Amino acid sequence: MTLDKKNLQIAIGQRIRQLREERNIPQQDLAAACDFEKSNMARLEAGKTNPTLYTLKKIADNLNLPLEALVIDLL
Amino acid sequence: MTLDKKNLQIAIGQRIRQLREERNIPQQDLAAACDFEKSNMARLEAGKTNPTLYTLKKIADNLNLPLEALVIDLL
DNA sequence: TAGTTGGTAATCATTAATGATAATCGAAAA
DNA sequence: TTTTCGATTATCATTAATGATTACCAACTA
Repeated sequence: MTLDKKNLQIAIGQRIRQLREERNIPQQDLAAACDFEKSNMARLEAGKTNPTLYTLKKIADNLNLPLEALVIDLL
Repeated sequence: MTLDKKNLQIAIGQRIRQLREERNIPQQDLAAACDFEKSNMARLEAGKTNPTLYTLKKIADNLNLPLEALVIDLL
């Protein structure tokens, strides 16, 4: 269902934001490390997109986390 | 680039195929359960696409696995 | 005041994921 | 032989993720 998809997007966005803020990394710094624009990072954290595996992998790598840490207990 | 997108795609495709075959589920059955075509499941398992989080979530759900099981120790 | 920092939002172009259909193949029956 | 099953590949259309730019905001702060 569309609602499930949206909730999933919101959940992953919040998870990424939480992990980023725990490390005191600005959006723009993480974005730059992942090689995308800060505006796109904001969009992702706001749950407005359904990120691809590769996007998630880049974020995990730059947060020094295994990929599964991004999705454990996510919804 | 630190990681290779194509290798990531191949790895997730192989992982999904492995988990599906362990359960003796045909591609077309899993595809139907996830609500996409068998041809698209073949494409995904062949590592020809970079699946979205939502696509992975549907597959995990229909394999009766937590999402993280799809990505643990993946590359 | 002006300038910086961290973040948000709108928009547009490009790329790629996905939806969908059809053709094909090998193997195993029947 | 023909049929069925599981899978693969190709193709095309549609949708959405991503790339990129711009403008804006609030809170500092020199």
